[in-house]
Amino acid sequence: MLLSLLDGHARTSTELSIIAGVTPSTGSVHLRRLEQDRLVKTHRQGRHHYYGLSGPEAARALEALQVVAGAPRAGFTPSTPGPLLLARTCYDHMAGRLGVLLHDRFTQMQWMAIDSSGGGIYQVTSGGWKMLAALGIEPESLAAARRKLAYPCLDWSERRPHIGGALGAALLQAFLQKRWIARDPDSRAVSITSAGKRDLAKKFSVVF
Amino acid sequence: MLLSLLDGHARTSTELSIIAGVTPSTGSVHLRRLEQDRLVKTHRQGRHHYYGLSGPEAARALEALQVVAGAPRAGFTPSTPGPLLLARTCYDHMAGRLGVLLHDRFTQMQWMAIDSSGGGIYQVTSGGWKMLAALGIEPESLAAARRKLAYPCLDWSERRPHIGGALGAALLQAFLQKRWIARDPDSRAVSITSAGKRDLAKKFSVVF
DNA sequence: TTCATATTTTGATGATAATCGAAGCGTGGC
DNA sequence: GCCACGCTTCGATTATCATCAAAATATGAA
Repeated sequence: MLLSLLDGHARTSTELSIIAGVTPSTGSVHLRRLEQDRLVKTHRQGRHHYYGLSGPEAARALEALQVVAGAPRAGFTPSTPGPLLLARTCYDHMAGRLGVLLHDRFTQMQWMAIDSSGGGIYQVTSGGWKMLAALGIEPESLAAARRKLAYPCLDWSERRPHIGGALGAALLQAFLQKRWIARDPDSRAVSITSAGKRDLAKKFSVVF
Repeated sequence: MLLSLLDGHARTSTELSIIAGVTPSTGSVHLRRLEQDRLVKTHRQGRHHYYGLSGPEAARALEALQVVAGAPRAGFTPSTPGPLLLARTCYDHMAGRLGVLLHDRFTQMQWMAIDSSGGGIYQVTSGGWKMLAALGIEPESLAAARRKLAYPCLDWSERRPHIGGALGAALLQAFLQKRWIARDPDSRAVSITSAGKRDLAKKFSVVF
């Protein structure tokens, strides 16, 4: 249930029960417990009860657990890259190979830099804002969000950080809106469109 | 058991059983399971079996879980700072208020900077090496270790990163050797000596 | 109002896991 | 060679947990 919620979509109690392979009554018990322990938040809309991760801390703990859970035996190289490894969502931003490459490009081009006051957060540079404006992302919209602007979020498959926070979320939305990427309706996987391949290579030197 | 191992010290099976409040036979079963799932590593020395965390991934997952587990209810400010909050060890490096302030100072003074190739690791600058040399830490000794040089490690009490990796471990050793800090034998807590208070203020502008 | 749908609660059952004492197995000391 | 010690394995007991069907609750639709 929790892993399925990592994509940022809230789901109803019955949906999550089906995903977990249990009856709704069983699922309901589990979700109540998860809510008590502040791992999920519920949002009631009519007769539907939507469950979503409580916040980035929960998402981070899950990803950290996946790192230890999925660690291959020593000296064993990983399997063939599936669509999930190429690009997927993590909570509300991009992860996988695409997410990590974007993170690298952003730091390499000095579009963002680690905040000198500590806290492990990134600040966007003036050059970065210029580039973001070209994508239709304005400083105001990011500053309005009551959350960290950007921070490195550890990627469980790449084992390297991708961009989390308000910036990461805005980039995901922008990419979706430009139809560079498309969500898989049934999973966290994200596919890169042909337009996406073309423009990502041009703007970010990211080739797929 | 796992939390007690976060200080980086390996412990014997019976020690861990006592900590957990169970008989050695019960503890042994748990430790075997933890070993199977690659959360702990064992090191056999004669008739003593020492158990320690398997690596930084396990430590990171534990700290991430503590963040969600210990998250106070919304709008509630934390309790009085105990010795653990002031300074403690995390795996094999310093954490708590001291660890976080050091991290801030290192980035602020540009003694280390985020590696532009990505990976969320820090590189030590030439100015940083000069400062480290004054502490008796040489580049060779850090490069020899087969581990990441330095990376931001999330602190569960401060919720901000401190310095992990080979650099973090070397700093802890150097501070201990200079008797700036002293280990509490029974916990992860670390106390700051009067000499430490004086020299830390002088060298790092860190006042306690 | 009445019915259908989504969800939770309750209560009973069965599966699973934790626990401990006793016994077995290495290792070090004498 | 013998014993003491630390640790693990085994077997049996007990507690706990997950699970589901049925009933209850709540919402929306007809």
